[in-house]
Amino acid sequence: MDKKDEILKVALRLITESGFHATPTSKIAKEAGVANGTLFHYFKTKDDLILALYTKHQNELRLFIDKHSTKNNSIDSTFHVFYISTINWIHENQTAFQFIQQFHQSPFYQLIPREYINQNESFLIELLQQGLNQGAIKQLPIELLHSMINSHIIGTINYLTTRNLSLEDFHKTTQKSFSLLWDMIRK
Amino acid sequence: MDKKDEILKVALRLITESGFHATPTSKIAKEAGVANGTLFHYFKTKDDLILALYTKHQNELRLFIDKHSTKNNSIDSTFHVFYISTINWIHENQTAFQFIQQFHQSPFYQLIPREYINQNESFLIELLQQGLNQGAIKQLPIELLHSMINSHIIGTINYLTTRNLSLEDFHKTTQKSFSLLWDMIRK
DNA sequence: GTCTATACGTTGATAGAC
DNA sequence: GTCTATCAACGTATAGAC
Repeated sequence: MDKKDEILKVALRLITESGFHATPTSKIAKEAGVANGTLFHYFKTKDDLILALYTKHQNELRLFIDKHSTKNNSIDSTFHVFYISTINWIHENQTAFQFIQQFHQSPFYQLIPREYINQNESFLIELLQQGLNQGAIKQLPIELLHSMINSHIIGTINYLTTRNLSLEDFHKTTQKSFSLLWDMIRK
Repeated sequence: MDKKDEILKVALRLITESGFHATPTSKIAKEAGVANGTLFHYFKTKDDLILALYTKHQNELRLFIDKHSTKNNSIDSTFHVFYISTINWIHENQTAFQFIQQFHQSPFYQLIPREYINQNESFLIELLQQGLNQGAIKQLPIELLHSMINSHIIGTINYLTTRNLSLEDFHKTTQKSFSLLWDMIRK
């Protein structure tokens, strides 16, 4: 792995553990096995590093969802696949997801252009639009539904990650959780 | 208002805006209209200030819920009152709630004793236990239900606060959101 | 590209007068 | 209790050699 990736990898872990400002660049450089100056060769400022970290993992999540979700099936099946694959990615990338959440609650988030956010949300938004058109889900503002689904996923993840479930129980819980979601939004 | 409260009030605002570490004690003191040394007279360290801020508002929320929720009515009615009053408190105390969320995601949270957390969650946990006993809600692990309800509330708040709704629409949305929650957990 | 050395501002916290 | 003055430590970022 080259030095740039190593810096990003270490930064993700340390920042998620301690927060943006409590994580000095010196510590990141040290644990990544590079000199302090090297970090600033790859990232002009510390803020640049944080923004790069965000877009990197956000892109990975979006690509994963796009790759695993097809829109050819029925609405409820598409929803199901979307839900499961999102949970799976988050579970495999817990630190990255924690970082994304931290980032969303920080002032940095205001620096992200609206178009970029829209792009990341587009899959779910279009799916909801389709569901509304077909009368499969409750007639409510699409942003409300979107917000409820996002927080539902976060709640499920919070539950899953604070326990140490067997793989079987993990899948069972994920399925039950999806049922809850579907009971909530279906007409 | 005495100086201690003024410090807490300003700290809440500044820390919520910029985060724990990005908010210097000097700035808090300045905006609170006190000298730097005065802040450290009331709070031994900066961490002490942050912990005091957390327990203060967390206590206020708990007292508010205890005060407005009665357990004498039917389960669904008690749930409804709990939900509405929680949303109302959060809406009236958005900054405090944002701070609490920030705090929960920070390493500080590990410093909070488990008993204190249990105490704050006790109302909802007991309510869920009662609902399970009566067969009113789905037979699922109580922690899963608890987690789903918490995140549901956060999702609703996120939606409500990013829009500028009239008081009427605000209440309508809150009611609809509760219906969604109830559809999700009821048997 | 990578390193060492260092400049420079900022911050949390203390001491001591009033 | 409140203030002023001050310090030691730390953190970001740069300069320049290799």
